[in-house]
Amino acid sequence: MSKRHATSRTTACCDLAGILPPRFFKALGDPNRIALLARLAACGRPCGVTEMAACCPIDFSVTSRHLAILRDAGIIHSEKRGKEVHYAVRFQEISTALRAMADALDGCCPSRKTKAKGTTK
Amino acid sequence: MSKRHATSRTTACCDLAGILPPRFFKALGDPNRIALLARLAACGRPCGVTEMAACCPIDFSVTSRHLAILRDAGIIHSEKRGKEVHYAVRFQEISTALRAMADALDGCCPSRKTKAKGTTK
DNA sequence: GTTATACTTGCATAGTGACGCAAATGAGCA
DNA sequence: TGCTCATTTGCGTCACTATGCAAGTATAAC
Repeated sequence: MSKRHATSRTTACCDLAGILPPRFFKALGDPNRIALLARLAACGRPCGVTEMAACCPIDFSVTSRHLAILRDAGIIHSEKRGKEVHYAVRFQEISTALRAMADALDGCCPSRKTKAKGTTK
Repeated sequence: MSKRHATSRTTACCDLAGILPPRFFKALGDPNRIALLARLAACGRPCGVTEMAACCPIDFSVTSRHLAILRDAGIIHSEKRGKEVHYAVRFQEISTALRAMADALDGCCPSRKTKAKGTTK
């Protein structure tokens, strides 16, 4: 964050598309995946696919696929332990990403630009 | 901050599904919609559908539909002015929502729970 | 009233995603 | 080696979504 004048702020605004990755949002756009994520978060520890599948009314294989989609989107993280695969929520990464998006939007907001000079935080 | 002990924090975690609305994410899950949102944000002022459509390689009617989807998801806001419909980004609402999601996730994070007692904010 | 402009909606089509079942893969165990 | 458990992958089906075209609606100008 070195050069930060009017022009750079406009540029940052145009770059909004780069900060908002469709794949991330697409991964979170399914109710079952949100349910899985919530369950995984509530669990408080890495969980296997079998354990996760128990909470959803969908086929076991579908649960596995949903978890893979969430993993590919960088939302959860998988680790192989013996014959099990343990999934865990990437709390830090997601919240950082969400805050970065919020900051980017604040940086674009016309009223913010006029009122305050710097971005929030 | 009235009753906020271990149990309530666990409850907040289970409620994650309520804080992460699929429709919001679904709306942001399309590249063209992200492009439209970025364009609208870069514009810095309310824009009509015709003006927005110029930036996307899709049919005019599709642009209109995409904007409607973004509006129904609470991401943008529409206002009729004469025969034009002006769309504008709801900067404040989105960034607030994103930060709320980030906070909720932080509140669920096991390491945070152990280290710090209160939730962020 | 008629015409032009701005936008929305109906409809058909192609592409994508979610789903369940069954088979395949991989790791531990007898 | 053969067996079992945990998970992934292939495949067909159904549903939803994005898209373009054409028709419809609403508002302003003539």
